[in-house]
Amino acid sequence: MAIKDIPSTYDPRSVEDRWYSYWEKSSFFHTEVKPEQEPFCIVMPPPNVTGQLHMGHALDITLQDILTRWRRMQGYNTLWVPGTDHAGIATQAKVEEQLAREGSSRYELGREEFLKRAWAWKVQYGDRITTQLRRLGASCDWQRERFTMDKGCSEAVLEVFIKLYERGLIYRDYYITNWCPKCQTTISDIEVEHLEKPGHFYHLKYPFKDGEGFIVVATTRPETMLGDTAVAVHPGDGRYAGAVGKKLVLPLVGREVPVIADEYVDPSFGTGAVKITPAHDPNDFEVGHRHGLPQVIVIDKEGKMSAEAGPRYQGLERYDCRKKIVRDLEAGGYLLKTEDLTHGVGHCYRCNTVIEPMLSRQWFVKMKPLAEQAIIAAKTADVRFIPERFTKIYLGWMENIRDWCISRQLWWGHRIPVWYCEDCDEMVASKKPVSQCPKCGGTDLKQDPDVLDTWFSSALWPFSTLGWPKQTVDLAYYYPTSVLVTGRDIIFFWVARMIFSGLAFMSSVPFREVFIHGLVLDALGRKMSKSLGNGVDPIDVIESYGADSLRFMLVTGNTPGNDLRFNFEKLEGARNFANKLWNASRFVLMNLEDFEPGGRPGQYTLADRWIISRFQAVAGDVTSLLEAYELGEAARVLYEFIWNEFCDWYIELAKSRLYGKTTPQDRYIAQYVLTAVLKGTLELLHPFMPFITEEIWQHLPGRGLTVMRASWPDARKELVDLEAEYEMGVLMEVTKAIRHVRSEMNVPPGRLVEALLEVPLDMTRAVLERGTGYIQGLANARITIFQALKEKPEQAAHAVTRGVEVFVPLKGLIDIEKETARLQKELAALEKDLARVRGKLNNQGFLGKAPADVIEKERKKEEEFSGRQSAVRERLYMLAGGRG
RNA sequence: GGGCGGGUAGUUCAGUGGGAGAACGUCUGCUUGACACGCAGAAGGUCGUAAGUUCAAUUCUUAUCCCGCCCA
Repeated sequence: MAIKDIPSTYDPRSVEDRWYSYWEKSSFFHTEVKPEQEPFCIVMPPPNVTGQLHMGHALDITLQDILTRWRRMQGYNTLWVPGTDHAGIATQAKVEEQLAREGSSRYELGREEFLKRAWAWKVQYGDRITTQLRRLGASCDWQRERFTMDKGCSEAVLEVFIKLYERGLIYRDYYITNWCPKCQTTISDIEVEHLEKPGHFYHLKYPFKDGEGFIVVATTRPETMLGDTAVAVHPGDGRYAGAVGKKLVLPLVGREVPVIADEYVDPSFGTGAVKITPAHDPNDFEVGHRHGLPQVIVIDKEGKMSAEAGPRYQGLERYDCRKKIVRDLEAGGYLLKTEDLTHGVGHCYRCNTVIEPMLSRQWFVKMKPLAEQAIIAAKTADVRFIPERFTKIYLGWMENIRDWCISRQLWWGHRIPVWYCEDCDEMVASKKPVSQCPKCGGTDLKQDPDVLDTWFSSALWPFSTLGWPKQTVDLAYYYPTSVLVTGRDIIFFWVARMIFSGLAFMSSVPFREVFIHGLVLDALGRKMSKSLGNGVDPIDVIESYGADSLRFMLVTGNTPGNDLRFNFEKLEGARNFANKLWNASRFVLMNLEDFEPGGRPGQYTLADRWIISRFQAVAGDVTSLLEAYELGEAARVLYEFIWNEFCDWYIELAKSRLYGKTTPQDRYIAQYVLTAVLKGTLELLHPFMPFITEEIWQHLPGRGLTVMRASWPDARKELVDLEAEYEMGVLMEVTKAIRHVRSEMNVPPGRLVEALLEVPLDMTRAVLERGTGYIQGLANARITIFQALKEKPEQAAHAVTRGVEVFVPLKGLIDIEKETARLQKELAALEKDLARVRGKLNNQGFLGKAPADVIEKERKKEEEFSGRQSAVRERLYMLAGGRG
């Protein structure tokens, strides 16, 4: 592209797809085991295969891509394994919706046909999410893409199930679990969301069987009384001491139930007497177990009342039944009172339906033995959470862990590899279909109809994707992986389960570090959700602002583990930054026509030494910030360097050397430094904004195949030049001071002004004499330097900084009153600063205990402030009519 | 009820035991040969409240209020 054709506004659309396909076609994301090289490996949290990208993914992927691109440039053998998750409940629900629209259902289709449909669905939508990941710029190794239900992952699931079964860590039992009447499956405890909902607290009268009197129980779910099998009180509760052991008659039902004593009851809550429904409440289930109570199931899988509920209620939907029960109780004189009560109600995290705790036979993983090692791993920092506070959250959960219900009443997923003999009830766990009962020899065997929790297969992801259960070279080389990057919302679901699975099957944690990020909220700080309709589609954003802008926006102004708000102002800021970089590069390229990159450039100017030195600091800072996972800070450092130093000062100073009258050597040096610093900066920025950096980098001299394989710029100590930084600091301050008075005095930008600088110190004066040209160019001023001004100009604006007094004579433009007011304000500020500094320096405690360098710093401040103070005072005196 | 996070400029957020920062917004002035998605300048904050530790606290400790999240 000819230079003049570079548009002055960066257009990401014409750039991004082109580079991504170039990278992918060139296999730049792909890597192989190289034993002599140090590995860096991340496994991607697999998005739902039939889902689409949301902002949470965009953040997650961006963070991983930054780490991946950075480590790759640093020379690690870097592997980022992508993949997708079969997402049992979500995918099945979608396929069922489709069937419903066709007037069919999975039952009508049958299991086999249904699975065919589900696979077809997966094929149809499976590449949508991966296409979207590509648009974000994810530099993962697509040649190793995996799916939780592919052959290898399924093999891993079988292996793990059988092993755990053999070790006695998987069992089948009747237990109370969380049933979702909409999804028609059990879900695990952590898949239940507890939401505070307004409800009622019904006080019910349960009469004694013999004799007079009654006990009052309070409940929020009166319909469950149909399944009550006891009333419990606290053993130490004097109010009910005589009642324990007696029988009550269940209203409306007529069943006799005992009064029992159990520690579980909180005597201070409600009436201190609790109705016990073992089949429909987890706590009651435990109580029932302790007391050998019968379990009466009164609600069925549809959420309707069962036959056990009695003919009057059978078939009623649970909430309709509640209304009817309340009416009936009231009519019978059993309802004493109704209070309003806000209480936590369990909801299905997938479909938001109210969960029905229900007794059923399910498969469980025995967690205690597995959790032990997982606890030790975190306590010994074998696996380290970033930020550290998430260790506590993880440990709190692991230490109070309950057995994991892993069976799901779904068809889409890994089917439980257990066969039951129809003849003798024998149960066989096997990787292969079982056709003959090993116990009785019978041939009538049926496989368990249920599938495993989706998280059962995700728990194996870090090693199943690397080839396990085969002992592959990938596994030996890349496992344990380097870091896991994921949202804080799935620490329990996924992170914890990967850790104990890794320890159980690989004898090692699956990753050394866990980098946790927060959630992406909307502009008002609310969670993005379908029901609120406040979600922002990352693909829409990419189309109008570009992936680089989206990535940059997601990563800046955010700290590890904290939530971040999405708003378009921030996005515009990121786009403007991309455009700024684009135009700075455009400027450089426009001036390179005659540039033949060659040998050492010769003598650097002060500005050259300064920007080169600053670049070393930036390279060092960005690297150490990335090492500390402070990605937002690293991005900020680059932003400020590019905008406030490279563009605002260095490019401005370079202009005269490129356009103006200068020697060819000087022009060459300016070109050389511009390209070198720009190139290095692009390399540092590449992990954050991969597309624009590649686009520009490819136009620069000395480019290679791709910036993504360029070597990471290291901070070179020998190029740090503190003297140049100091000198530039002085020149910049004086320039700013002149600009300030110009602006205050309303001098038109085009008008050249005089500036007289009084600089008593020889050293500082030398700096200014060398840098006169810089100031003149940048402040549009003609500079004269004096050691001591014999006569200070009266009609002049005044400023003082860094031991330099600046006078800008402006005959006729000076409003003495205005100038006096301005200086007085400055004086007041200086006096305040001085008072604070002197307060410290007069404090014996400070002098005695503060470190020497701090005291020295305060002394320096005192010197600077008092110098400026007397200069301003003197100036004020003069303006008031005194002579200088 | 327990735990965690947050409360800093008008807004959104960084940051720090020793002179309060950015972006956006606001105000002033600019068609300055890269960029108006820009340039130059400016205004704006008792760093939630109260105690404590310290020579020194916005930063550390404790209490407290408000907001959010997680768990029970």
